Amino acid sequence: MTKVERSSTAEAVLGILDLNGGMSGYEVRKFMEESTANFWSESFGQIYPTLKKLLDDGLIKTEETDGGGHPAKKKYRVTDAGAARLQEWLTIPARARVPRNEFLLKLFFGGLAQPKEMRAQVEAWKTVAETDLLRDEPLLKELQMKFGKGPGRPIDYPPLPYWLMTLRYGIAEAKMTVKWCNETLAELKKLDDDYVKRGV
Amino acid sequence: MTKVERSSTAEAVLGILDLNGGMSGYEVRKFMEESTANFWSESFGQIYPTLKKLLDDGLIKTEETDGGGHPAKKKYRVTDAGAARLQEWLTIPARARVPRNEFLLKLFFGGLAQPKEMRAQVEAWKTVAETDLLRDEPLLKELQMKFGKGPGRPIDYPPLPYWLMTLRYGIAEAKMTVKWCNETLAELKKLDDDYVKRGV
DNA sequence: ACACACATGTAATTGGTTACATGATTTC
DNA sequence: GAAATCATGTAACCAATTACATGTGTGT
Repeated sequence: MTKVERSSTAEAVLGILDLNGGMSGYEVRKFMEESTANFWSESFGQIYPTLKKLLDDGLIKTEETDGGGHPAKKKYRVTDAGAARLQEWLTIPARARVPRNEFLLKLFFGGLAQPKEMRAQVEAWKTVAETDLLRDEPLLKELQMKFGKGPGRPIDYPPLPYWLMTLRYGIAEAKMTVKWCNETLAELKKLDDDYVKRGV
Repeated sequence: MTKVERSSTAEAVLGILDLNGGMSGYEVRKFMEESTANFWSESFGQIYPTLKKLLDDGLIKTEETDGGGHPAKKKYRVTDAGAARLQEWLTIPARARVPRNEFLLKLFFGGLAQPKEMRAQVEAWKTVAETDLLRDEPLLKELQMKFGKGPGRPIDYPPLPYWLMTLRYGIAEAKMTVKWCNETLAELKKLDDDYVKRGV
């Protein structure tokens, strides 16, 4: 009867557009990959239809292209109605959906495989977290430098404090994951030893 | 051209059935809610069609119902082919998909709202993590007691070590979240003070 | 008598990725 | 002149939730 279960794709696009003034669909995606990749991403197959819908609903408007350049590059900007919609959405409590984690599912069934298989899975997972850290920790420092309260503070980008919060979340998560992986690998080693002992 | 992107619903059901012998669709779901709820869950709308497909593919077989009792209660058990399929799947490295986190998305756009709105969001998020801890920490202790190496070790449930690993992951994640929420709330408070000061 | 947990299944709808289709500009 | 990146869009397909439909057993 009632709709329920709406996704937040429209708001994600609207928000990026609001933060960064006039952007094309391509640029929205690129910005997401550089900033929200740890917790939100959209494919072009979602972005372009979403832009069309936002336009139809009057939440964004087109801007003139810069004439020369790439084919049919369209730029969008949020309208007052769009900004209002966004602000309203920000006050609604976020829904907590359990994300599916295929790695943890495999580990849960680990007793059905040989311990060394699971060690390989955990090692791979650890590598992913370490790679994230290698990208996010330098990024945090870079952004903090731009923002820094110190004397040479070059630019003032208001959304930055919030960007940093989400970035710190990603870093804390990755660190926690690496730590847990190490503990889990030690335990798997023990199980493996027991397994071999029993096997022989 | 190629299929790609398969989901792991079939393997999740197959794995639960393998761990716990004969189970009905309803029991599979119940077990998931008690054990994998932090990282995997399936709706009945997925489970029943999946069981049918696994049966068609010869990966599970039906067991006799216990006659009396509930209407048409069917029990399933994995076949040798099913166990082989599951073991093969366990050796394939888990795909790392970025889960969407609506809460972090809202926080990322926090500069577009009033600081106190975002504080409410973070408080709510913290409560979710605390609730998880309240459920998972006692569960961990309970399971460890059953498993315990000590003298009175009551039962030997082989998959338990792996269950504990995933449970410890959930606990570590929730603790990390609570800690991050506290730090973030402190920073939002500062931003809020600045906001009020500038506003007046 | 009513509610709640048990129990199975299908249909409608929504959400999302990947593949396809096309073409310009820049860089090596 | 080849490859990578920029750029927009549609179609096919897959995955998943929610709502619907139906009925039994148990506890209060």
